[in-house]
Amino acid sequence: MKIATFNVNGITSRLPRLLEWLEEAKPDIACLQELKTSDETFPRLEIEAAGYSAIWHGQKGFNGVAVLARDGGGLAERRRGLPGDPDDTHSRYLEASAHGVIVAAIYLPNGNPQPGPKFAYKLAWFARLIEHAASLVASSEPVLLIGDYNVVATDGKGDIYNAASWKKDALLQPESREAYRRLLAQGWTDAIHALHEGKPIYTFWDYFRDRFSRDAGLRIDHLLLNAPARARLREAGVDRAVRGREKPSDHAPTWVVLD
DNA sequence: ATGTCGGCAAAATGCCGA
Repeated sequence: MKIATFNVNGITSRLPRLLEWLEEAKPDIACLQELKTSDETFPRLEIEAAGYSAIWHGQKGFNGVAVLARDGGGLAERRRGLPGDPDDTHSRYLEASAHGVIVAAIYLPNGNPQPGPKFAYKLAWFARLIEHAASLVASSEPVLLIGDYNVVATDGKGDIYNAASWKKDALLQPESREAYRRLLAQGWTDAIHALHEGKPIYTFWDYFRDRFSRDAGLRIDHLLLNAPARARLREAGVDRAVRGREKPSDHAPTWVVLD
């Protein structure tokens, strides 16, 4: 069973790339981020025609997450939005069950510029995620928290091509990294890290300055697995070629294969 | 500071978010 996450950076303009990737990669479950479209304008018919059921939490102009399940898979929504702040209007969290597993599509706030209110929001949102994740990690069912975490875990080459040029970015700040470590410490496994530690496996390449052709990337899309999911983990990878196509997202699909 | 995108308000570009 293949489970993937893909920050599409606008599902409307990315629809050809998304449908093409679904057709060739055939993930059983795909979590999408940055839909950048309202609930009413989500391309439901096109997704269904590709063989997927979907639930989505849209927002006009930015954010937005979705869970897609191939051939239905008994897709059922469990939660939209994180608990802990009724005033939070951002569409960044969608939790569902399908194909016998629980998945959450996560779009963690970017947090730039830092310091500032956007960085404070990032850390507050992260704290709410950690609080909620504590209730999921001990599940006897496989659980996967997957998406764009907007965190580069370390300065190592496995995580970023050149940390120095991103030193002041919100993605590399000690507070962002500490929150990510606290989440992992609950008992989650970072799948790419577990199977490919130290290797430069990036998931995002900025549109600026020809970063993809230089492989000047960052690993910020993460798949976190609880123990029952970890026990079934066989492969993990990134569909890099998708980033090199016409009118691509700045992220590539990132995935795991479970038994 | 800069570079490039997607999407918005609004009708061409300028702004925001990334």
